[in-house]
Amino acid sequence: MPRIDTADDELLSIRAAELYYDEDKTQDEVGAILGLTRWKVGRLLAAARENGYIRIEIVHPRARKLALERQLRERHGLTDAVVVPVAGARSESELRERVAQGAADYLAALRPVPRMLGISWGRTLHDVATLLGEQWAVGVDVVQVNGGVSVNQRAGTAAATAVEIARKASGEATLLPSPAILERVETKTSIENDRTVAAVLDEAAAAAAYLFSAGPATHSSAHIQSGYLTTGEMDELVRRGAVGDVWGRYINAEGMIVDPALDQRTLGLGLTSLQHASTAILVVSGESKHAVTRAIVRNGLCTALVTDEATALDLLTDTFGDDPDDKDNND
Amino acid sequence: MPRIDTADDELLSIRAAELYYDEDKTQDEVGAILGLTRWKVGRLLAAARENGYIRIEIVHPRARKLALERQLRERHGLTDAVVVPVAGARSESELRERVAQGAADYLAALRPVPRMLGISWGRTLHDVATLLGEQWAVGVDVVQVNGGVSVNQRAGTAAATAVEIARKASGEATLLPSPAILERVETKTSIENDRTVAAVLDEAAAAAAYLFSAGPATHSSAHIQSGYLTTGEMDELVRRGAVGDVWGRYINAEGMIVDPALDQRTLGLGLTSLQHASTAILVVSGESKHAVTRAIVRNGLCTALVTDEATALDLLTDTFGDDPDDKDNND
DNA sequence: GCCCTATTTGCTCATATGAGCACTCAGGGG
DNA sequence: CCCCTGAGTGCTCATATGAGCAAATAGGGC
Repeated sequence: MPRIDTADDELLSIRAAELYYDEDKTQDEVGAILGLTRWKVGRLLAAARENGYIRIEIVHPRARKLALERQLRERHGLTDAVVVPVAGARSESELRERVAQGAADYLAALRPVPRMLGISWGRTLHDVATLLGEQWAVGVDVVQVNGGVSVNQRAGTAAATAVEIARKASGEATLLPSPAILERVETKTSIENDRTVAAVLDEAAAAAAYLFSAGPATHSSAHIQSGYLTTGEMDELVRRGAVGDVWGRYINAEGMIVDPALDQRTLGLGLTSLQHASTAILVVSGESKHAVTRAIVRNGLCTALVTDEATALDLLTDTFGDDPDDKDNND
Repeated sequence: MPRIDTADDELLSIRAAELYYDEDKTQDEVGAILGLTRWKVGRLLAAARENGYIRIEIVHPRARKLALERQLRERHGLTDAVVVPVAGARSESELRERVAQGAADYLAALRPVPRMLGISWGRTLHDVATLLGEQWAVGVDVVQVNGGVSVNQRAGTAAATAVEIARKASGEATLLPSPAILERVETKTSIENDRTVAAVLDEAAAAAAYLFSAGPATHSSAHIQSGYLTTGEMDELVRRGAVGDVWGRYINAEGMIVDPALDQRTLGLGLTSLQHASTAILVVSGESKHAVTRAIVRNGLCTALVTDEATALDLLTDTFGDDPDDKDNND
């Protein structure tokens, strides 16, 4: 192969990088090949890295994007963030599993270990329950914070999620025996005031930590599939600015309840519990949930976030949501 | 951020890699964070690399794929190969320019410098001419090896290519004043025997090196655009096994002339000149030319290849084209 | 033409890293 | 029950690398 002897340092730095990184040569050897001293080679390589020509990627489903995590913590005031890569994920569900795995790892490593964990339900949380290791903790009790699915074939999933998380931590699961959304406010109020239900809600309100996901305001919402909402009602919610739901409560981009009447018929803890929680872990993945994630994170409805790279980037790229005089975002 | 303390070494190696490669920590620091000795960290990183979890990529339009180049040389007996990355190329023409740049760099670095360079014509070679630096060599004469385009608005491109390459090397350009394909054999023979034309062909046959591209056997061929062939004739060539043309001569996958009668009407050097050349540099890019490239490379019609990553991979992935008892192809 | 300055180059030295080796320890067979 | 084996661990030492500094060099103003 003919030697390349260009005066151009940039090109030379690429040639050096090829030999150093791709061919595993030492800087000395690279120097011998290109006719340079080994110090010059070192400087060329430094320049190549400086210019961003060298990309090092960790390809593993359980890899994390620490730089994005740091930016999320700094720019959105989060206590913790876990960001998993999208590269190589072939489907939405594969991505969801990666995120769920990240959440399971995070939960198992969470200190102090919460005595009581409040959880919602959904496919994401169900995955988290499945992926949690046996004995991920010892003596963690679990309580549901909102009404469960009970109308269609997915009935039981909500309960199973809570039970499995508790079982794997040798703790007790407390279920909330109620629909998610009632047809009439009166029904909701009377259930809420029922002694057993009220006791569960009291327990939930006292939880040391919350683990929850969010739903999109689209026709694929679990609330529509479960029959709690019609597609028409969903369209109306969207028209009024809804971006998604948290604990069954539909919010707009400002994190405010979109439809107070509907919210009155929704059973479970209110969002103020989330706002005041010392540990509120949001687990969310997929493009359809970018908007609702933004609403949650930007309005302080979570203290920790477990998500995918694309969602993290979405949170970081929009400018108008941050303080204009915020810190610079280059790491 | 909570510490992760898994027994699983694989996961641990990913955590270590994140801190070492993404966060620029030393192995010592990584060890302190993960609660490991620095030797353990070194071993975990080695394992991560071993397992292919660390991908290092050089992102630059002029970067080269040395590993692929080596495999091409070894498996196809080439003297030289230049492979440029496709990553980041947004169009066929951008890719063609990258390859042309690679060819220009290669040509400028070629030793010994050929006294006489035989060239064909086409968009790719025109790009090479444009991208060659002024004074890329001194005293290199250029000669056309096959009849030029002269029918449509691209008239003059072929001549311009030769002239520019020669000018930038302070050499003379010798043009072949003739159409590429004649209607009747008799016309072709008489032109060929014309004193001036014969002299050019003699010069071309004596060239120290050839620089050429190839065309696909499709309706987008330059021969159709220039009016030398009709789409019907092309379809017939394809039916008879044509994969593309070299110097205006259509060949099949075995590198044989598809239509001897047509070939008789094609003016310029024959492919035997290419076969016996000590330096024959093929410059080719794009998916439409994979088949013809394969035919050329597998049948010894070039000694050096300048191409893109995708074409190189195409040449390397088909199994039945190589000696079954060839060397192993892991690098 | 000369000198002054800014940049580049070659070096010394401290540090980071990988190879190789001795040691430990768990588990299984005699 | 004890020894034996083999994986895994911690270490020593040689090598590779980056920081910092002095010498050289280029370029520009006077």
